[in-house]
Amino acid sequence: MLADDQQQPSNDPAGGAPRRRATIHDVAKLAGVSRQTVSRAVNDKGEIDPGTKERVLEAARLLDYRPSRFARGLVRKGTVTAGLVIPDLMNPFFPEVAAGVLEAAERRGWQVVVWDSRTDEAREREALDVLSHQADAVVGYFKNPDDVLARHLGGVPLVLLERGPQQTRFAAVGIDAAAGLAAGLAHLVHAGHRRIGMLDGVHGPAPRRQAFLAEVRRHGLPVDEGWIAMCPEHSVAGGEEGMERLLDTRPEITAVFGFNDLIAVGAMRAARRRGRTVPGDLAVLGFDGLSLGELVEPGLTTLHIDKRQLGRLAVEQVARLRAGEEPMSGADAWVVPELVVRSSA
Amino acid sequence: MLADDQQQPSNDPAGGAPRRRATIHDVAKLAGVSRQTVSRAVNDKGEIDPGTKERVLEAARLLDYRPSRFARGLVRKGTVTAGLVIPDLMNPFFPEVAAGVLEAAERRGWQVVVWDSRTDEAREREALDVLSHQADAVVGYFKNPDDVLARHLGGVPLVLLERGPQQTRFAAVGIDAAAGLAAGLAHLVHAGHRRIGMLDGVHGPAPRRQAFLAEVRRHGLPVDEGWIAMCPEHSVAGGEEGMERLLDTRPEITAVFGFNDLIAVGAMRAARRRGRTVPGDLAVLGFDGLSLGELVEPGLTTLHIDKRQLGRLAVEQVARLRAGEEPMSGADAWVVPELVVRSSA
DNA sequence: AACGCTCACGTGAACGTTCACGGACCCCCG
DNA sequence: CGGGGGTCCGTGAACGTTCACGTGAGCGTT
Repeated sequence: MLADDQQQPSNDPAGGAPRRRATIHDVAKLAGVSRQTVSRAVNDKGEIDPGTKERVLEAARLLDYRPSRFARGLVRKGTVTAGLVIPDLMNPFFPEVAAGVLEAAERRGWQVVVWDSRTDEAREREALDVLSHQADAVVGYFKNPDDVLARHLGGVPLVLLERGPQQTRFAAVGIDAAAGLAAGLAHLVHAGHRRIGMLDGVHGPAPRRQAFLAEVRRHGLPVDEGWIAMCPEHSVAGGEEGMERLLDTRPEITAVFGFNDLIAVGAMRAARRRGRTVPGDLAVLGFDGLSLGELVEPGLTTLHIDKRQLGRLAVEQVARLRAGEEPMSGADAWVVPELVVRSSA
Repeated sequence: MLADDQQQPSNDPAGGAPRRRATIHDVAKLAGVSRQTVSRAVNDKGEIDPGTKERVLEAARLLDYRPSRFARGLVRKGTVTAGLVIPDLMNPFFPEVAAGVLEAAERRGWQVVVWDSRTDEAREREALDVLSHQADAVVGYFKNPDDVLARHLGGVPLVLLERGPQQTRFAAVGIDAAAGLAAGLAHLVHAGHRRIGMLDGVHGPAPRRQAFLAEVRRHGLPVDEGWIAMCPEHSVAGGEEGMERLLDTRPEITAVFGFNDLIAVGAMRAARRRGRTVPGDLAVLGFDGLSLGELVEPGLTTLHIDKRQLGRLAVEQVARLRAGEEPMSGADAWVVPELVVRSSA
């Protein structure tokens, strides 16, 4: 029984054939039964004599037989595979989103194949080229514009993460940056800050920057391009580097909003290295709510978002698309950040 | 061209049939050509008139046709899918291993379906039940014993992460805990510590505990079960909680080794909360080398391991298994930790 | 005019399963 | 002895592609 033939790489006892995978036919022949009986044995359905079943199973083991998932999938419908494209696994934000996707997918009996695009547009396209053939739907983060995505998608449904619905013709789930920054800026302003900079992470009029600018103006604070430094890196190092520049161009700032928590942490470190205390000389506000934020000194005040929920929502969007329903839009597809006040601001 | 029919959920213009997916036949019929011509068009091979190609593509678009990956996989060999089972996506350690797996898999043209077992043995088995049908090989972390794994594996090759080769009959890649702890303990002893505790993460004689005990004894230091506290949680909170207990039972310790960096960080926090300074009153040594360790205050001295490399190695093991070669063993399949000295010890 | 070549396209077969049948056999009961 | 019912097993067909051919039209060459 339960032979310890595991991991023995070689079947092929005669040392002959060039190693073709055994099929159900081979097993049937060896066991002296029909395909159907083999099928009954390996899928243990009823209608089979325990004796023959054992014989068949033994034969299968001997030949190292494993049913072809393709042949099986062809006749049995219902195996759903979703593709997930993640830009940066080193940023703790994304694994948590992925966890939400995985959780929701598993609950539906779907499987998820994951691609790491490393925020590279070419790699995004490669991922899509593969997934468009192998997946029934794709969800992920993409920098490529809609039409490029569509071209590499070949008709598979796509759910965009992080983009507001109005900015894309695809289904999407996103973050209500406006609501988040309203709360965040209110907090800073209430604490007396009037010269607030930003460490942005993406070029152009992206939601977080837009929301930041809107809130800054709403409070009547001074602002122009000089108050915003770019951090292409989206990491602690990137944040440090951006903060250095920001302190050079606008040394008068008393508070800074980071595109994400990693950048915000970097900002704190750079500021302290330049002799500024946090939050005394400089208040720092993050965005994401990584658990890292409460480990760091001082604790990072941040706009916490429910990343797992984001992932779950994305899967639900996929489900709607597949069912032919209208995808959620507006508030239903948005997760709103919650201000978590710690020591940094 | 490039119609903006994307994301339009409905084909089925007559409002009739109960939504069967269009096949290559349907497209052929609509375009008035044969299957083969459709195939030529969608895979853009040669031997087709540009005019008919356009007609076929248009028909395909109309019917929302996408080739069945099963039918295709059945006839075209060569699509390899690996399963990856991860215990805890919230621990930054594992995403980094996953990144290595993804990287190596992509380089080989494989795809990876990921499962989150949440360190639950039942969920591990569920993952295997699915992956044994859908994947050509599995790599991952498992708590289940070998025979259980084999039973749920149904013959698919398995590569174990984190287990030393001698402890399993499967192929494996792992960490040379002995070498790591030799360096780590030497560092602590050199700094004058003689009463060293451990915050362990797994029950029983696991490699890290064994290596710890061996080194402690080699240096002639006192030790017994009381010097080791369990942290079932493998998180910062788990480390805090374990440290509390350890300080209760062995208040005389001057240094502590944490099963991983998360636990070690928890230990630092708990110790400081109890009024001990780090590293003054208590030195803390971690294991993993998370980037989080340099963000925390004081910086965590730790045994850094190349997690990406670990993932890459695992994929290479899979490749060997599939090729019928002997898997690597011993040093080739081990990654050895490197002591990174920061402030905590 | 016969030949050959290229181009565009179609035809059976194969890939490896499962599903819906149908048939053989045995046992028991009237 | 005839049937009724159960258990076990086998036989086409179907799933949706691609591959290896085959075919006919068109065109140029000798």
